Amino acid sequence: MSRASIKDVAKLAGVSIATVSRCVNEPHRVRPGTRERVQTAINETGYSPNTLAQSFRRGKTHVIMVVLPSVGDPFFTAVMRGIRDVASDKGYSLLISETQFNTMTADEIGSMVVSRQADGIVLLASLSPFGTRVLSATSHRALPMVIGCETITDELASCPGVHIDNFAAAREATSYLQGLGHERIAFIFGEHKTLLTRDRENGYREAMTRANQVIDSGWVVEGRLTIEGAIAATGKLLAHPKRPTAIFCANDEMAMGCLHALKSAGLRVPEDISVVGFDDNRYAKITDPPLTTVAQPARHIGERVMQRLLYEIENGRSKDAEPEIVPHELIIRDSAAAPPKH
Amino acid sequence: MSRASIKDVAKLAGVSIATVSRCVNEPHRVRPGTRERVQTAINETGYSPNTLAQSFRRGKTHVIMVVLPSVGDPFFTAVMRGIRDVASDKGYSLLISETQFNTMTADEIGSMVVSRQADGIVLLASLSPFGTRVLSATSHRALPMVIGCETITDELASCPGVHIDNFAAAREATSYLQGLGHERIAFIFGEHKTLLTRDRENGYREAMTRANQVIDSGWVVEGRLTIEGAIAATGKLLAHPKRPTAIFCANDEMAMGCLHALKSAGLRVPEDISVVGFDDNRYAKITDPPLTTVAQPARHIGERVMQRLLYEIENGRSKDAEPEIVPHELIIRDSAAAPPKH
DNA sequence: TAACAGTTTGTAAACGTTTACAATCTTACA
DNA sequence: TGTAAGATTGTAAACGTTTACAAACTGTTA
Repeated sequence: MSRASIKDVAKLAGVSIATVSRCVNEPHRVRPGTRERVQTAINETGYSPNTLAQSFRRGKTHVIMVVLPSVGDPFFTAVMRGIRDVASDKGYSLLISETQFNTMTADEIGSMVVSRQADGIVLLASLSPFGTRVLSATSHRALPMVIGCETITDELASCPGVHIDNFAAAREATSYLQGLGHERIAFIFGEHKTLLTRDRENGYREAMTRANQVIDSGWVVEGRLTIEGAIAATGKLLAHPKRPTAIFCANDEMAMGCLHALKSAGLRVPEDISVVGFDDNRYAKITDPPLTTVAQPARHIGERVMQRLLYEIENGRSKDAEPEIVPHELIIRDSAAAPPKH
Repeated sequence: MSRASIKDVAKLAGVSIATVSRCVNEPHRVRPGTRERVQTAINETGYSPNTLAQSFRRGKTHVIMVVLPSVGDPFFTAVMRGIRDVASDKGYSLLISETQFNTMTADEIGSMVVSRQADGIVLLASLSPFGTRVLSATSHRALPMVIGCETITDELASCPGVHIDNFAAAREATSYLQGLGHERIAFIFGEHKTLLTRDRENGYREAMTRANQVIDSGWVVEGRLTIEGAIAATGKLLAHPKRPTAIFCANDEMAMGCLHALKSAGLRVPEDISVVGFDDNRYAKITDPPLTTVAQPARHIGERVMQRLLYEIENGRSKDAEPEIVPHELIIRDSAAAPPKH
């Protein structure tokens, strides 16, 4: 026996399907008497509207697609919490899709967007891998899209975004290490293709040149944003002839790997070597030692991104897409101290 | 200008819409000549089928709903990777929904299921909070559902599942500690309402009684599966007059909090006190000291769960729903050792 | 060439809603 | 009581597909 449809309710209540529809969607437009009759019919049949039919008819799915590098990264899950909170508050569900390690290709993402699986898309990843294609495929439809955490590539000048000032934040973190007395500061970056990583690296470089420090090319290594990548990177750093006295990691996940590699090598943090992370994810306060790191308001970013997306969805694409810069903060814990005097 | 529909293609190619539909869905049933003509029309118009209309017509969304306690837990994200891999391989997307901390209530989940937002549901959470309602609302439709990690409540006897033998695993971990010489072993559990937690607790209790150890009631405390919960729980344990010499945590997330609390209290692990976790999440090998823990094949569980769900979706609900037990393994690292001799 | 089988195509209904428009019913007021 | 205005309801079309069925072809065989 199949589900009750609007017809069944209409028949049972002795009204037309239009009236049933109105009872559900705009009850004030139907007389209290009939409204009651319909309501009992609804209860009796156990009717609930077929969402598929509704989506189809209204051309709206109430689904938001979230594209992010990795669901595993605690920072991104925090952002997602923010997104989810405002989304589910407004009746939207989240369709998530990982770019990294993902079998889903650019084409698939693009086609999903084009074929209207979702009402909008929030990008927490850099666009480079598939930006152009999606855009070209969908540009004439102007699907609502907002970018979070990452900065905007030029192809996409009109896409609103919300993120911290990665450049300034990285510069400050580096300056902090310099203030502690460090001169040999290394930087473990994520992946060069993302702008975010480049902004942070540029902030680091800026601080170094401002302090008249020359950066040994062996001090800047790739950590692929993963624990394993960071462990390997730290290995390289320790093997370097001019071994750095401090390591600045482009995210906390890598800082955790770095910490581990350092201790495995028999070094004490921060007595022998200092480490600074980025994100202030929820493990940062319980690493050993607790991690000095740049805090991003992850949840807040998620909320704002989603709010802006909903605004776009409801009011059409905004032309004035100035990014929203949210504040960051250097959280000083115990993983960075003055360099050892030799 | 709106998207091209099947009609536009048909007109351009000079065929009926039925032929276009066939070209897309079963090309072998249309003559090569016309097939070509239609194809060029498709290319020219940039046509791609409207997924909403398809879903509506076919009564199938190609969306799977995943219900889990917390997207933030690395163990669950690993399971989700497995789920995602086979899902996206078969053309399914994932709609995720967190139970814990979630604004989405049982009713909402139930109605979402009932209203056919998804073709099936994979449960990684215990059912108790909302099981009955969903079931009563949807039982007559028998929506495909598979449960992972958790065990099955009796209301749901026919729901297939895949999980490890939590009872045996917890018993073994406890025995391992006993073998090391521990007698005062504490247990930090998650939440009593989940069966999973109770299975693990029962395994622990079984091992203790087998070894003729009596469990002090103050040794079994709740950690809510979170870092903070575990820190608080560890505090209680340390304040206990008969302080335990080993702590067995029901998941690694809590073990990490426990480790932190122990070190904050000035204790050395494992010299002063031993810790054993559960899950072998990706941080377990880089905690300090690396965590001895029970490994679950997270990704594999995810894959199997999804495969079984797809089977149910395609072939209808199976009556013989015997759960699939996957192997666990005690991973011995450095967080547990012999108790200190006093 | 006629008849037949098989292949290819078209016609039209159906899926469950929403909604413009028309029709009917109320109510208030002259 | 009659009429107009407003409130309430019904009718029917539309959304973009898929698909059962019928119609029109094609080629083969007698």
